[in-house]
Amino acid sequence: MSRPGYARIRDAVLARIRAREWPPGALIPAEAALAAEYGVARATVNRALRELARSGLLDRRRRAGTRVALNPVRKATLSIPVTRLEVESRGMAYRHRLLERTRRPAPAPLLAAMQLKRGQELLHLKTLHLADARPYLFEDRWVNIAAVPGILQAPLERISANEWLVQNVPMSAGEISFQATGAGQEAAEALDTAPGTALFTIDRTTWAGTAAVTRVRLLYAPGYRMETRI
Amino acid sequence: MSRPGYARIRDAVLARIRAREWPPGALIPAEAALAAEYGVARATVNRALRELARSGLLDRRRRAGTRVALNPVRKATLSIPVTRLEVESRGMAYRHRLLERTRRPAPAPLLAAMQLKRGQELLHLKTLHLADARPYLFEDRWVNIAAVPGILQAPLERISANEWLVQNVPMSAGEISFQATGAGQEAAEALDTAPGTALFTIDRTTWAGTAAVTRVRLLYAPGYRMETRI
DNA sequence: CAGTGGTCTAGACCACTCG
DNA sequence: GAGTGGTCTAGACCACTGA
Repeated sequence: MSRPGYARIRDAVLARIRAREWPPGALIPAEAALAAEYGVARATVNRALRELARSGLLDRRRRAGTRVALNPVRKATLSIPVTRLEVESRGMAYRHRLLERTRRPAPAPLLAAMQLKRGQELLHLKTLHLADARPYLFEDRWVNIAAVPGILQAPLERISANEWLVQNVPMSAGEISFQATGAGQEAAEALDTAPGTALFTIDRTTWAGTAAVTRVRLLYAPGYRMETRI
Repeated sequence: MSRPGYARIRDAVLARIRAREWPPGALIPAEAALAAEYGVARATVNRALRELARSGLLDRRRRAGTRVALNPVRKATLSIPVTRLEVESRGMAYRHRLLERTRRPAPAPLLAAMQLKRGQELLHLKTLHLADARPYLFEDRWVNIAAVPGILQAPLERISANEWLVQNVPMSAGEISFQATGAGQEAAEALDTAPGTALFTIDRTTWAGTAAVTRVRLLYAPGYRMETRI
């Protein structure tokens, strides 16, 4: 029932901002003043304000103090789980089918995108993920063999490349983008839909140092929604 | 140049996980042990591990200790700025056009979705956002007048409802979902594209207490990408 | 019940930057 | 120069939970 003290301070400050006691752009009291007011240590106030600043509601600068953000940027945190767990958490049975597994030199368009040397070998994988035996996600992936040689021994019929990489190259940095695309011929067939159907699409490139580990395009079956709370 | 101590500890732990000194599922040393090893206070280690846990790489439980996550969940943080600033930050000129502004009782489908009483009045707004005079985003929004009566006086031709609400109802809680939809007749016309074109779509409901403040559907022009780093 | 993480405190020094 | 937030410390108590 009882919440931590920093949460109490955080919510109290949030309430005062919502009540416009401190309107957008206003300077709020210094940490020391708030600590005295609420009868807590300055570190507790610091943690509360740090969380509000991270969520975009406050702008903090040394010496300049803490201001209510003029244009609060909403930050949504998306959890991107392994596809198998995502499917299973929706109460459906997961399977996947490895449609293609080819070892080949990097094609020209990927050289720049993945910062590869000419002729560097990649593993090209096409995987269909199924939920309750129905198409859920079509995955087109390139893996840099030099960066993760272990991928060649991975039993990709049993564990998807998605899952294998997450477990073997954890928390690497990368870029991710979301968009809507019309289904091409191949994706339409794999996902059992008509060409041109709107598909939710994720492109992701994952890096280890200066060369990319993997680049993948995920095409979700029609009706897929990615949800979160803000 | 010099990074904070907690960042040093955090990166050191991350490196040891990547090096598989602590493989997925392994128990890592207790905070006190790491504090002694690195010669810092326990609070510093706590902050480092807390950040890694929040990013999904560690599972922490009292008494049970800290384990390397078996299935690290990638968390992507999306910044969702006000549309005007998003457009301007891409170096384009922003304008918006209010296409419709109607005050009417809540239609049936919204009663449940927004937790409204029968007959409650909403403001229905349709807005086209333009970047360099080209369609950028078509917005279909419902605003709960009872929750934000000020919206009736807002100069929505000058400041978009999007921006007005962010500045006047900051940091409210809400749900947000992303999907791909095919353009309907109205959206296709507004966005100057063909019906059926794949559109990146955001649905958002924002709450203040038990009743919704606003519910909006955003349809982005073809080619829109939402990007972030993970 | 004992060991872990969760939180808090009082105090300190430092980095930054506004006036 | 001075006031702010950023960080760190040493110590403490507590809540939770596995053995």
